[in-house]
Amino acid sequence: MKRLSKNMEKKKDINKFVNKVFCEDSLKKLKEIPDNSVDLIFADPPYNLQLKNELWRPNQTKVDAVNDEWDKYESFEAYDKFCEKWLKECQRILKETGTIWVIGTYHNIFRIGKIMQDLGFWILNDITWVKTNPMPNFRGVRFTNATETLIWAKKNEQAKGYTFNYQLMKKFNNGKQMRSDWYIPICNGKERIKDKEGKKVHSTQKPEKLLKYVILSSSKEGDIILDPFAGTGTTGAVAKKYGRKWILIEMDKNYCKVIEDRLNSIQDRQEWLAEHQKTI
Amino acid sequence: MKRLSKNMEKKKDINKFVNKVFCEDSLKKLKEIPDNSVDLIFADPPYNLQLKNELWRPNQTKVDAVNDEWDKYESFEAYDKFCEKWLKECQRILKETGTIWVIGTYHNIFRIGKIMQDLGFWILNDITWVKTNPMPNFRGVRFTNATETLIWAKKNEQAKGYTFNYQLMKKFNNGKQMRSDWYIPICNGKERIKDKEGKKVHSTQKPEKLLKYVILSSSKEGDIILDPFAGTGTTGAVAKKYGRKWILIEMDKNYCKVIEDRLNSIQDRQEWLAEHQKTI
DNA sequence: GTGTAGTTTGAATCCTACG
DNA sequence: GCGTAGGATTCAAACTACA
Repeated sequence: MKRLSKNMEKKKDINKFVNKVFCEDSLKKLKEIPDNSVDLIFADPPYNLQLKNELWRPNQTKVDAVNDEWDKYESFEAYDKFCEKWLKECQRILKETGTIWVIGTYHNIFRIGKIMQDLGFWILNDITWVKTNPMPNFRGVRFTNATETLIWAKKNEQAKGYTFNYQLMKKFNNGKQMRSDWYIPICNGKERIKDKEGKKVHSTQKPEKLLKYVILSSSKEGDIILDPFAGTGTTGAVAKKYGRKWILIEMDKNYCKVIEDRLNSIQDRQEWLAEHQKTI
Repeated sequence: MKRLSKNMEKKKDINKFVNKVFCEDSLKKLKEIPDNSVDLIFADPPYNLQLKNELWRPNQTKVDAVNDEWDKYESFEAYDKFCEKWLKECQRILKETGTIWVIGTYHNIFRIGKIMQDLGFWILNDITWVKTNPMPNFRGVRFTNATETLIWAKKNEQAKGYTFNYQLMKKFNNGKQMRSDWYIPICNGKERIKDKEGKKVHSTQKPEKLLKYVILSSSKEGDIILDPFAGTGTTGAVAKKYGRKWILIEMDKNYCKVIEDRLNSIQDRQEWLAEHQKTI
């Protein structure tokens, strides 16, 4: 029997991961994914300081005083290392024609952008998600924090052939070129996933419209989209709705259960199209 | 004769710098300024754009790109070192009650933000300057680059008593809490300073409205405002108009001449108030 | 002076395929 | 690797010219 070609092996390999949710450590799982195999990555990395004990501290020692300067620097350093690792894996698995999106706030986005540039990612845009309904600053000591930042980048400076659906985005913007400021409400109402007690499941669930813009602007139907910090699975949900394939990684078991239910409730794009055609 | 108190000495010292334009190397001059002596810093450092090719508009005309010597750095590393140095000095000379603003685009702002955090600056907000009339993306390969980012930070996490004129900013925003997204046109028209041939003097002159928001939100009348990369002196001009003191540093002699003329043409706040009262 | 049409320009990491 | 030809590509605001 003939040996499979390298290309076939790789193709087979990535297909093992496609349209699945992996309830595992993000970095560990990313390392299993073959080189140059995914078309789009959307990453909403954690920056909660509570995680620094378990996840980011390299020497496993206890971090005590939050106010301690040394500890703060050390925790920045640990966070940087963590981000460098997962971003490096993302760069490795990204196709030459692929692009990556990373979202964050001023707490972490500057560090992430700097690391991405240092790794050789080539920034295409920084997008400002302008929240139409942000939480006000109750004490009146700062400006209302009304934005989050997304960095859109290609694999490296030389990489050619990335997808940008210019005309489609133009349509979304009343026939005018889409700008880097996006006006989108925070996720609320029916879209916001709640548990039995009516409490929100995830503290920072991203609105589907945000992912719609991300996915429709920078991927084609059939493309493989990876989310290493899937949360409640908005990336997967929007990918499925628009006929993209998905690979979701999420460490938290509760979130993973939510993702499975959410994805199951979404009709496959092909079925939807078929049904839609019938009703015409 | 009695020796002047330390406080008096310092006060005398900083007064040597006040309401002056220094045509010198920024870092060198910053080092001469005493510790804890300025109330507000606005910095518009070189962006390190790294433009490589010419850009042509669809109508076959060439874009007049930023091609100034002062924007060229050999590497990210060289740029980082430069920024670390001037930011460190800024932190030293800032009062405990003072704050700093730094503006940039995705080319440099992530590196700057990361360095600021590492130095111990405490970020209060990231402000998005949304340009109402940005240059479009001519090739249709990216989103219109419609924003710049400002980082607003205090000296360190523990620093207390910074100025934030909440009620005034609220007035500017139709009675609602001012948000972190500011809608301001690019500097153009009469405000844009041109030379005898009608060519723009500075490639990146900032609009006065931007500085108005910065200065009125985070300083009091009589405060000392420093700009280490003064350019055409917008910071000084707005400071003078609103009764603040200024310290401007700008290496380029041509720019310095422009600044002197510009500041001389602006009436002193006290005179303006007196005259205004007379005419009532 | 007024209104309208045409021109200019702005911190930009701005293409792709084929020989 | 490089050079070249082909082909797709722009928004808002200020300014100028002219009726």
